[in-house]
Amino acid sequence: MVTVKDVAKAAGVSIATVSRVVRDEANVKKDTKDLVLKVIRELNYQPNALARQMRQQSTKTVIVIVPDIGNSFFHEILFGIQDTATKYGYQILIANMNNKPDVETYYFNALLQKQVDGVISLSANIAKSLMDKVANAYPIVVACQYLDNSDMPNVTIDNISAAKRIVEYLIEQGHTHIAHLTSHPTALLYRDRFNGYISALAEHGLPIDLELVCYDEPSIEGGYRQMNNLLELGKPISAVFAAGDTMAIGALKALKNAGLKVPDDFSVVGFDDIEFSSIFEPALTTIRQPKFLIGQTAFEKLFKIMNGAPLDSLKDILDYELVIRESSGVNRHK
Amino acid sequence: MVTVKDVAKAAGVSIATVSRVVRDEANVKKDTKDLVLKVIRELNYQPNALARQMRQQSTKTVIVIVPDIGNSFFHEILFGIQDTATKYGYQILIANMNNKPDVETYYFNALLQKQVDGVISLSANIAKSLMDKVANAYPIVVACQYLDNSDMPNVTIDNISAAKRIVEYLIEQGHTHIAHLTSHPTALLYRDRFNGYISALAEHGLPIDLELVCYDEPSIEGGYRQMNNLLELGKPISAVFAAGDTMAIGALKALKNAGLKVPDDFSVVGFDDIEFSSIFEPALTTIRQPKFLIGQTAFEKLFKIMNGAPLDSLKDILDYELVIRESSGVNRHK
DNA sequence: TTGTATGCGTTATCAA
DNA sequence: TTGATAACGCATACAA
Repeated sequence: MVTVKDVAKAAGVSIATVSRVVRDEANVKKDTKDLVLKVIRELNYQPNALARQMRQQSTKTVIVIVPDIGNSFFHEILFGIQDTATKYGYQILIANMNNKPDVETYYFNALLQKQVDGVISLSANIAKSLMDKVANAYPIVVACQYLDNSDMPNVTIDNISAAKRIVEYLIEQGHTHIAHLTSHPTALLYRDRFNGYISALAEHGLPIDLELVCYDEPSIEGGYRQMNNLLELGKPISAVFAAGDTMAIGALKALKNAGLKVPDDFSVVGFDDIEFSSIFEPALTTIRQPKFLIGQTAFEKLFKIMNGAPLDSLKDILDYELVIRESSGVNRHK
Repeated sequence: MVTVKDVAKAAGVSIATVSRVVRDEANVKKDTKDLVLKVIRELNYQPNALARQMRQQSTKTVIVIVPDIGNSFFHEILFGIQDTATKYGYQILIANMNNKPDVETYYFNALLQKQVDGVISLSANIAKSLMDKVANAYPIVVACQYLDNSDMPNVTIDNISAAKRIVEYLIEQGHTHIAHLTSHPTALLYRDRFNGYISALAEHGLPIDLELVCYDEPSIEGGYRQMNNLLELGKPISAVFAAGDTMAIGALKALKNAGLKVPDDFSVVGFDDIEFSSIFEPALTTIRQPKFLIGQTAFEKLFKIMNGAPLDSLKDILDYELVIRESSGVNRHK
């Protein structure tokens, strides 16, 4: 391995001078600089990033904890983060937890061990105690997810309001018996969407039937299973609001399987606007989260924290959008 | 930041002893060990991974260059890599190139700068000169993709044979006029699949019409566009072989749009077996690459190279599988 | 079983 | 404008 020492010797200068040239510092004579650059090229010298990082106590690297990289919802967020990080000369390290909390803990240690300068977590499943320990001492931003009573920097949309909005849209279409497919109520995220659902019904004087609220894994299979359960209830439902697009697609499959036509017989709406949702047939009506922007905002926020700059606000609430496609329509069975 | 020094002072031992305890080395008295561990807990000491890596000249980290993290084809491969890497105590750093070659170059530098111990590239778009430079001096494995005349360690399936197999399946179903949707012929991958297509036709004495071979981006849009072009040709085609599942799904959409029924009027087959292919309706007939196994094998191979162990073979050719679903069937229009 | 001392490759301080 | 040298935090050869 060729080091500053080798370059210095070959160029007949000190290692300090080599270092200055490498870092493109001022105060170095043109001739010297040219000579050193020539030698660097000749020897094919590459600065050892590890040594530099160790000396500077900074890696210019940020770890992004992704709950499940197989979920396309996270891709665009990742793009947004990466886009902004690159702009500031940072690398991102993608840590895929594969939905296992212990893995998350493992990656948090990378931070404690100074391998990264900051963390963006797209998950909030981690033990609260560890989270607090980390948050107090290290730069961290939580995006998409969030915890109860937490004062951690955060970037999300207003899930309550968005859920309420899309359920109100169904109500506007004449639906009065609307079911809700959702997931682990331990996640505040799902409780918020549930609350939005409830308050939309309540404000429009519609009856609330908790038997129409079904819980399962946030997956196609989960949505499929619960939609079938719903159908077996034999109640006069005409629409369903799924708290995630994957569950909504599962519901769509169950309905097709049962011989029901969407949106003629039944309306289905989701949440998130993942890539599949516009490709699947029928294309899904859903709430679009500004994923790229969430990523950008999260990095910008983290960057400020890492550099000790003041934050305009601890929590950023971004705008969502109701995207109406083919899976929903007016209730024709009133 | 608390370091070995702090721990040593607090425990009244030398830093060497602390280091021994941290690394769980033998030759340290039980009492001393317990004491040191107690102090470590009390001070909440975390070894600085950067310093350790620098000292050992090894990061226990492998970079995986992914052409496009938004393409679900790569997820399972990533899982396979991660699974095996974790088993050996390695971290993986996912570098998303976003289909930009310059980004790939950028990440290769991480290797040259000793930030990672090895590279798994799922892409082969990089400049051949850089690739060679890297391959000669550093541990690297290329998976899924490959270059002409290259003697780099490699893990793939036999694309020629797989393409031939799925086209032969179409021929068995009575199809005689089979089109081919493919992408950039600069990629050896696509040329191989094209060759498989040609040789299946040739061996069964079927006419070869190069007008039925269409090139476009390997995306849903690309498949959609080219399927429409094909339809406009007005030729008696009854089946199409797309060199990738995304293009196949685009073709499916174009056919539906044209009022054609799949598989009654038309058969469509793809390649790769991405997640969406089994969810889309009609579910896609395709070639399944053993993605998880490719990932595992690639890491195992890299691990051997990193440790100077001999390789059983330079190139591993894994088995593929023909997966028959709903998008293909017998030719009823003969 | 433990401690001392050196070096990993770089950056940065200070002096020249 | 340049050079000598001291850190950064750890692992390890060698000595005790």
